[in-house]
Amino acid sequence: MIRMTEPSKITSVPDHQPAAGGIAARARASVGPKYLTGLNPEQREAVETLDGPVLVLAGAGTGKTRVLTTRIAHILSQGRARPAEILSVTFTNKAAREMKHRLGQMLGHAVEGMPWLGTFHSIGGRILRFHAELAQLKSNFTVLDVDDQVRLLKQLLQAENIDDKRWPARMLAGLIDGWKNRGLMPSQVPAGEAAVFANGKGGKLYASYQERLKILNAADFGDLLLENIRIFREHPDILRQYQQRFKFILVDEYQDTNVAQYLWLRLLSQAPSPAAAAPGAIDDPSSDAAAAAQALAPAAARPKNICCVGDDDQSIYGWRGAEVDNILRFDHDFPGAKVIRLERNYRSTGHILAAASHLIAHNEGRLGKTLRTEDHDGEKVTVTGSWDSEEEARGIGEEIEQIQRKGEKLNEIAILVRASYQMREFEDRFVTLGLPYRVIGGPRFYERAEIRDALAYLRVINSPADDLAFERIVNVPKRGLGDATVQMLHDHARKRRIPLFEAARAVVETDELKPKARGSLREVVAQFDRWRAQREVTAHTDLAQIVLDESGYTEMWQKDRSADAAGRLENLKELVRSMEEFENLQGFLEHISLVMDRDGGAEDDAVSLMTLHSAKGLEFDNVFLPGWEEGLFPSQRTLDEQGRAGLEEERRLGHVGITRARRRAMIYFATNRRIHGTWSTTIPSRFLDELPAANVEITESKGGSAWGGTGGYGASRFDDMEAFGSSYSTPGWQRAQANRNRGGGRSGGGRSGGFEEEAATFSPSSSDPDFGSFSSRRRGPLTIEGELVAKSTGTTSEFALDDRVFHQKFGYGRVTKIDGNKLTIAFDKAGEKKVVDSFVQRA
DNA sequence: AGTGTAGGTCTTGAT
DNA sequence: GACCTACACT
Repeated sequence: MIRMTEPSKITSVPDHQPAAGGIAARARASVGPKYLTGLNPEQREAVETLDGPVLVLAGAGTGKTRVLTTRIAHILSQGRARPAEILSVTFTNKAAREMKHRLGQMLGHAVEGMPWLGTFHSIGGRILRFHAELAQLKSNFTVLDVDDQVRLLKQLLQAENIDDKRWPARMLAGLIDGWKNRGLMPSQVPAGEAAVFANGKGGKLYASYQERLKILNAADFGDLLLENIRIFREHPDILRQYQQRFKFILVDEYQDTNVAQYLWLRLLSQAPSPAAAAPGAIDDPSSDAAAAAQALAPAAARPKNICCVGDDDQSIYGWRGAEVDNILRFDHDFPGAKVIRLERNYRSTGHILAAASHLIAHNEGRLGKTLRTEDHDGEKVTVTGSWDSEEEARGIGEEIEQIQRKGEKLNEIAILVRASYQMREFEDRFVTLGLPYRVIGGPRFYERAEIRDALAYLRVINSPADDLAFERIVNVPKRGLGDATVQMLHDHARKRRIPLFEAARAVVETDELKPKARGSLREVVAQFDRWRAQREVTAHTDLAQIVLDESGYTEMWQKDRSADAAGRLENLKELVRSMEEFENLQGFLEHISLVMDRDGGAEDDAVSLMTLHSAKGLEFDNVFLPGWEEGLFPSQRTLDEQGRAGLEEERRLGHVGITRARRRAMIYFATNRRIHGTWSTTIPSRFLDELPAANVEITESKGGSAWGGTGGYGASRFDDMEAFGSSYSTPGWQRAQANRNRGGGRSGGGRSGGFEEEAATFSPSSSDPDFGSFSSRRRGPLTIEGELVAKSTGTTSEFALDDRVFHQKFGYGRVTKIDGNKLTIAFDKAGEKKVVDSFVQRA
């Protein structure tokens, strides 16, 4: 037990958070332990409420991580638990690392003793290794990534004679992943769902996939939790052991948990009861989260000290299984839960916060928080229209240069896009400008071919049954062991029910192979035998180097004259170097399969370019938000697939984007954008209309002179700006705002929010045909539950072949092809173009 | 076995 | 328009 008799061991971390909370709080703080200094009253409550379930609703920039880490420090210093008795889970390795780091600053070395601080998967994996045999695995099982998964499924599909074209392995992988996310074993998948794949074979394929995994001594990501849940259910004694061990549970980003993670937490968070009421109460999770919750709900066990931190307004991962419901339902699941709201924002200025809050207020399914700041209003959020995406990139580039001239750091500038294909235009622009930039979240280190190859070698050494790894490298570098040979090994292996590697060992003793192939295969087998023997006596880093050299793998890239070969060799070196941190090969492989680190480490001053998703948790002084157009943001596909829920998630994404900014948030939209190669005209995002006029400034792009050079488009752009600007001053818009503020946006009589009214006021006043279509596209059968959900595809075109048409930009032309609402038109002057039908009119 | 080309796709992406 | 995959060709 660590009773902190020496307060000096826990030092408060200097924080840029301004001292808040008034005199009373400060007076109290000065009495309490040092690490509590500087916490505001809500934060302090979240830290000090140790007993019973606690939900901390932590809005953006309210000091969430600080609360979590301080809470751990508090538990330790109060002597309530030892480091090894605290279970602390995060989603990403990055978040786990951050917590370890912050804790290290507070506690010194005590962090070393926190073996249960990590991601859901790393902790699940750790537990599974202890009980591997209960899942028909060995403790050295391999963790498969998505690629391995897909290849394995492909094999199963082939074996079942299922057309891989009609029923792609990727799709099945997605289904299985979805089931696992929802905590469903093969037998529990609802029949209707299992049937959607390959005419009813989906469920059976899932079952045989699971069987194959056991044979390969492998688990996929989903299994790391699912097998935990299974073991906990089937072995109450083991569950009890963990329940007793974990005196405190802390969960980060609770709004991102999926059903499986939820079940896992529920099991672990129940007070250990010798009567074992638990397993009975926690049987079948149904397919549906709410029902699953009910199965577990309040009933028997008294939940213990679990503290979940999250923000329903930042739930942006619904598409990969996250259940916002988990957080919305918390006090139902954990009766007597204390809910603490952190609403003091220490990051952004008043205008930025107001804009973000007003936007997110349009969502209905939320717990409701109001972010406040004591900061000054600062600059208004700007909204800037551009003619096309190129001009948008140019404008942002110039703005960045201006910021730079003011002496600000590029590190404090970020561009947050909705979709990664938007990035290229910015990269192009920055290269021409010579502006240093970095892309966050590009291709992952571990996904690179050379890294996967190298790991495959190590995996085969570590686990000879790892057929997927063996198959990957058996002919890399080229050894003359092609498909035919591999197919033969497969047959052999299947017949005798042995791994491919053993099949290879047997086959080289026969004369079934041509002498050449037989020779190389024998060499491969001999090499692996040798490496495995060396493993006992050689440091794992040296072994890795030896393997890469002796296998000819390094040489393969040295001989390669392509541009990226040097980089790949560099990556391999980096891989070997990174192994040093681990005790042995097993530990390294475990880590690498769960981790996706890739930080090049270059900490130069550069602009950051990333997606909105990967920006969560980050903050910058200046944030650019380009591409706020219908179809792109909110994304048409999300709307089509998820309807209202999708729209709300997109809106949360916008909220996340704006709240990344400390001092300046700059939103952009373009009138024309290239989508899948063809230019299309777009309309401004509805989210722009949802921003509060008082905190937003409509601007012409800075450095107006730059437009001059482009020539030709000046007039129409000006029209656009006028039209757009007017949307903030029309009576319709203002009335719409008033409506929203009063009644949450849904006024009776089938009118949908303020949109239609706005559009109606809008279009007659505009002579621009684009805006005429703007209103017409926003009318009609576009509403779900009385609210607008955009729709742009699927409508049959009202045009016919050979129709004579007029387009604002391209002039007169003739329709040559019709594809839904997309027309191919041979223009008299501009040549053949594809355009959306709503942007042309009959001539 | 390795290369060339046609066809399909084209959010977001942790573990 | 670009990239990846799968098949066909040599």
